[in-house]
Amino acid sequence: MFPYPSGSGLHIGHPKGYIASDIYSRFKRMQGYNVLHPMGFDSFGLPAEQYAIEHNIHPAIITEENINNIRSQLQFLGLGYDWDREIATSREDYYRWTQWIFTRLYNSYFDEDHIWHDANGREIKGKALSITGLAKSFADGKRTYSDEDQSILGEDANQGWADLSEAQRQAVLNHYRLAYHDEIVVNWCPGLGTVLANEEVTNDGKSERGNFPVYKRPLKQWIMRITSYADRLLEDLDAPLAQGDEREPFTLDWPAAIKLMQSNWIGRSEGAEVQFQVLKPGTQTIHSELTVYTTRPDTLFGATFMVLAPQHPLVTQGDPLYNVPEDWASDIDQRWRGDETELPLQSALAAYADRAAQKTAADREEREKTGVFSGFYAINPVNGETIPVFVADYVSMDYGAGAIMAVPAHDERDFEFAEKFGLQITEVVKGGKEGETCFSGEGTSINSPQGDQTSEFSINGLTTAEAKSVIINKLEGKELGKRAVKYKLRDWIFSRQRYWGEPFPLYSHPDGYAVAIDGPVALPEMDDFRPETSDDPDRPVQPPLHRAGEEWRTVELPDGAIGTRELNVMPQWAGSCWYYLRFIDPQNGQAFCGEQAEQYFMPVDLYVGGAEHAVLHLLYARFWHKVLYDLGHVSTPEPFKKLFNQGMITADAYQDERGVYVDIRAVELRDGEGYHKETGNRLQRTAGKMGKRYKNGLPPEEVGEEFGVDTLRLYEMYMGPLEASTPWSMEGIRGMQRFLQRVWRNFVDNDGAIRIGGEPTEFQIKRMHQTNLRVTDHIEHLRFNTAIAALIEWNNELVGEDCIPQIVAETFISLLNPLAPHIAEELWFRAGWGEGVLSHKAWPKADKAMAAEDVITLPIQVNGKMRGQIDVAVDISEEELRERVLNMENVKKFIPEGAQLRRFIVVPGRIVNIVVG
RNA sequence: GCCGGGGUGGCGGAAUUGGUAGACGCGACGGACUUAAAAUCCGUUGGCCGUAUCGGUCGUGCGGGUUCAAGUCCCGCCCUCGGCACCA
Repeated sequence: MFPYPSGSGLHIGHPKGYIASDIYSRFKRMQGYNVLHPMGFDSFGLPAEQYAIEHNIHPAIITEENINNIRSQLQFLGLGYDWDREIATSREDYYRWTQWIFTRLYNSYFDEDHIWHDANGREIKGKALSITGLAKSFADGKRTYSDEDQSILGEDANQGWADLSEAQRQAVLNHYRLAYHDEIVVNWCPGLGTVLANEEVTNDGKSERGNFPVYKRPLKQWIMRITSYADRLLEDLDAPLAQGDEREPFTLDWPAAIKLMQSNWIGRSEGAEVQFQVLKPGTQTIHSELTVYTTRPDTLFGATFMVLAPQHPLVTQGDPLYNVPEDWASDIDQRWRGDETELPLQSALAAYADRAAQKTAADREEREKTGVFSGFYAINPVNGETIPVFVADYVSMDYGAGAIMAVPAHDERDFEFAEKFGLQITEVVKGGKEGETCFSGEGTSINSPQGDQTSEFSINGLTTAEAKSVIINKLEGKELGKRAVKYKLRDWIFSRQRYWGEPFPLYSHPDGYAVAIDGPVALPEMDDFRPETSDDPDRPVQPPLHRAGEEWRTVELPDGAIGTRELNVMPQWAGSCWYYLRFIDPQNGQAFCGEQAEQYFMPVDLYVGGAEHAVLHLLYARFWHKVLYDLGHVSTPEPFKKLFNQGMITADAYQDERGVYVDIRAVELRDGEGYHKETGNRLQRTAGKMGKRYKNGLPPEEVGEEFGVDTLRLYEMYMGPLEASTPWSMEGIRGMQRFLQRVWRNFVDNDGAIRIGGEPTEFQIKRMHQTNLRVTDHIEHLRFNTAIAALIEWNNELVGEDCIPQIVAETFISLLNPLAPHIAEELWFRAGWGEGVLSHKAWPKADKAMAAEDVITLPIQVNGKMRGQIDVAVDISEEELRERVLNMENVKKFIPEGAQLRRFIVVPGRIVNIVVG
């Protein structure tokens, strides 16, 4: 997953996933695969723009600066990307294709009745088809207007397609398009001057960025009809996925937890829609019909009241359906008046709806049931009983029908409400534990009418599953209800009122409909790119692009009318929905991606990134990919074959007595407690994310320069399982540095030459034991040596001899399963290099006994740094050793002209330690 | 509340998926070298007990169970991290 180019650059927590994919891609390359391992930048969007505003530099400039900075950080880390393929979502040659894909979506609709088969013979329900085809079938009379079409057309619904105005036709088509225009209630943040997605709003109703208040407000927005794909997005998480006739089908190899999160997010549920008749107050005549959705139609006999959402049209003043009696009936239970006991019915409902709208997420968390009687009664369709209709905010307008049938005996929420408002509780399912007041599980149906009272809906004795099915069939037979499937997934609001994003390739016709154009729309250069922010939630919305100048904003349309440009821009997600495709063919000026190249590389074999994108990015990208697949632009139904979520690197943060975060570099550790290096004060420690605002992240360069980049890379891989979050430790990294120094001494001789291949020397075997390689026998050693030789040979060819330590380090990761089993599994076993080469249990320790004639190798340290090694007989005299060592090229090199030899120490059998100065 | 992942030494974490628990690293302690320190190298390092270079015993959040054998499987709790959250 590519990063967004933040102004503060990368810290040591960021590269974990990049290092992992780098190692893996190098390894696959060594095995002869043609590996595409690219990198780019998600450079449009709010973070980059806010940074630009704060630093008062134009985003077009600051974004490229930040990209340069991060690119050099990545290069410093020795990450082997193909930089010729670098992309950035904010560059015109990239986002013109984002716009192009948008236009595909705009010009398509989802035909849910279209049944087709993929190359694997799997039946798929629903497909994106061309909107012109839809218009044609209206024109040809092959398709008639749906109920919704008719309500859009109103009085003209009896007119043929040809007799409709263009605006009317477009209004009908808009309501089919995968990218459509509609007025909906959004999270409006005047402080940022933009609409925000739900997940960009915090629990207490503030914006995640900047902490400004967020208001609900109806706005006309571009919306993606992702809900059309709900079923396919769900199914394909586990289905065998065809990729043409010639290649094997694949299934998604994703963490189960992520699949589950996606599945929960889509939130499919099966049940029934049931119609209840609502009575005219004070009479027995039918006033209107109320549809509810339930997953438990088997509990209909226990439905003793109904609940409407506070925004339900039946109780919303000004709505055509509004129909609330003016005042309370005299015999009403006082509890039913809710908290507005003094107000007449209509005002009480309005007051309740107002208060419900003001509630924050924190208020809702209290879950105290509140509500007001609506004045209406309804008739339960299965037993004809008259039941009261309430308004309560535990029912929300945006799910199902915004109304429910309440079954207090078998639903916890309904039960609480019934208790508080004194409503009847009728048990209709048996199976709960003794004494359980509200059983919501499955069991056996009871208490359907019997004997003289018996009803055709009676389901006594049936299991829940049987009862559901029987009731639904009967309801369908009498046209009182029907089987229905609902999703929690909402359509995706796609407009942002900002400057730094992809402009829409759309114009608005003066007659009030949108016109799409093929061809790029460049983001206009504007000195003043700031959004119009305010404290006033009701101020008219003016995206910055309205200041872009007449020339940009208007154009003559094909019919001669003057169109005005769409002034919103796309959200940050847009660019990241398809970037993996552009990596395949980044310089293509004719298409978003060449067809052959696409077929060669897709699907993405391994996609490494953080779990924070578990739902949104991955769901949006899958959605776009499926549309492109339906339209024949890509060859696979899913973009990412294997997904891996690397864990975070966490770090302790320290706060002083004022609660201000103290830079990690100014913290001194003593006995596990943090103290300020300068003031000496003890600091408050909290564990958590590494980040700029906690001042506990270090730039990779700082660590890399001190310990070596190999050490940094290897340490990050060594910290724990790649998928786990583990804390950074400045002490821990030392161990890895020592380990690499031992490795280095083992393979690089006195004069910097590499000693590999052939028979291992006794020294090497010994050294391997010491470096904890602990290779058990000769054969294994040879295999190891061959691997090293191949690695170095390959490495020299590609990047020159300078990178040897890095490649050695990587080899070690793949070899040392006891050190990094997670990596070993990926790199070693999967590579087919053989299994069980290194046993991970109880290797013999190095043999310490040595004969007098044994040759040993002594490492040589000059002023604390390892500078080479020397092979000597165990019984060499100190004098002779001293002479030989001081005459070594590698040692002389590090003794400055005229420097005095301060110390020459030999630790017998271990090391030569020289101090000069 | 619901769903999912976890609880193993002073710390990060291993344990071939039911087969010698504590690999590897950090830290700590002891030793070599040094006037000294740093660095390096060597050794020890779960608790308790003993007749102490060896032996016993207890030990993987808590309580039960299955098994020749349980960190691993089953049942019931507790804690913690992540996701969703009145979704009918």
